[in-house]
Amino acid sequence: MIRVLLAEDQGMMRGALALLLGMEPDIEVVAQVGRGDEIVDAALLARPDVALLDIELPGRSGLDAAADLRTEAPDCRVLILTTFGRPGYLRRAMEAGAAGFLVKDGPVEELAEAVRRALRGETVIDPALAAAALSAGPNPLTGRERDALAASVDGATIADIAASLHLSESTVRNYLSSAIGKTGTRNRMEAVRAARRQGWL
Amino acid sequence: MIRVLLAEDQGMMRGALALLLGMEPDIEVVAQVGRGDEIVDAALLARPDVALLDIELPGRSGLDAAADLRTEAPDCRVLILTTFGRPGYLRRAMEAGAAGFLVKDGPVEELAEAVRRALRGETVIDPALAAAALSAGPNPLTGRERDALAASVDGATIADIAASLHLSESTVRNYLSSAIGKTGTRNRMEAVRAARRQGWL
DNA sequence: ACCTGGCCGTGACAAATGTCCCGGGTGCGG
DNA sequence: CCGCACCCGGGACATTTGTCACGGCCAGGT
Repeated sequence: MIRVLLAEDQGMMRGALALLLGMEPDIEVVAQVGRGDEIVDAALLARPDVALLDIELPGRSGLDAAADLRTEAPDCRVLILTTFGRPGYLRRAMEAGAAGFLVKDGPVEELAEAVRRALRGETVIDPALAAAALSAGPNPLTGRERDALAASVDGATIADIAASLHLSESTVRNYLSSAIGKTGTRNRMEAVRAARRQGWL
Repeated sequence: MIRVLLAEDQGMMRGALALLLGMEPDIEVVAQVGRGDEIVDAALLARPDVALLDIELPGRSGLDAAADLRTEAPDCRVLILTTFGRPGYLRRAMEAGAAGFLVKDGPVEELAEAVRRALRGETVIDPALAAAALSAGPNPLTGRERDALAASVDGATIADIAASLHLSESTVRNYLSSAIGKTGTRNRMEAVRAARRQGWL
């Protein structure tokens, strides 16, 4: 029996996937969590063979948790399952040592098969997505540029961002201007969207 | 057998829900679509008893489709199934004649039971959500204010919005300023987020 | 030792944005 | 008929935002 941990925030999705995987004769869902900061604890307790992680979770990113599992539970293979096939997400997933990357589009049949292939040591990635990730190149934003962009979601003003990062307003403006230039956009909002689409957030 | 139509854009979610509902002895999924503009056609063809619709779909909103089903297929009960329990969504769903409103959190067990209750003529709504929708009051934005806000997502400039709405830049600024005032926010971005959270978009 | 690149800041400037006036037109209900 | 709300626009103004040029600090590699 393949022991699977499931991390997904939407209750209905989580329950549905658990039932689906449980119907497979060789698969057993041994843990379910709805928050990113519960993943490592649950994995240490349930000792799964495969961890199926969403990226955008409350509390902690699934990507961060994946990196931790690499050291805390080295014999657990990690599959990333996410809504958005963003190049930067795929790149970060691979760097975090994930064994595969699935998008929530695509048929359900993929899922159980991906779990089996991950356990066999194969790497499972959508080829088109891999090409996009490669052609997009790495994240050109520096750490602070990323911070400033991330802090500017949901309409924060320059003063807000400066306060939350403990920086001068001038500095924040410089970082944002630089980020706008690197993303080839015209203002903060476009830069945020562009960076998100690439998975650079 | 209860005949169900399923409209949901995420392939994995759609497939999982279809399999789940299909396992119920008294439920049969007779149609699945991934786009909003295919709902009415599919319903006329498959004659479902219950239509389970996501709101945010490519091509057409599930709420718009629900309103059409009211006249095109009057004996088909509509259940809205959505990620976000936004008060405005619930309000619009009720106005479109929906028989129920489910959020994708919450356990899977709710789902089949909601389908049965809808068919029995009951209205199925989360009480807490209903209270929030009532206390929030109706949408205070005028049509044009909504248009201007909606056109200002993803970082369009005033000039872009004016062009896309065939208006003067002054007019657009006035609408946006008014929308910012009504939402109690400080700028476009915050106004957009506030309006979205309320389901006013 | 030198150069590079990230980090942090300043000052000045143009452009975009938000606010507050004002005007006119329309349609709807009292 | 009148008031009212929505629609559309203009002008003036303060504020915010984005850009550019310039400094300094520090760590890294050559």
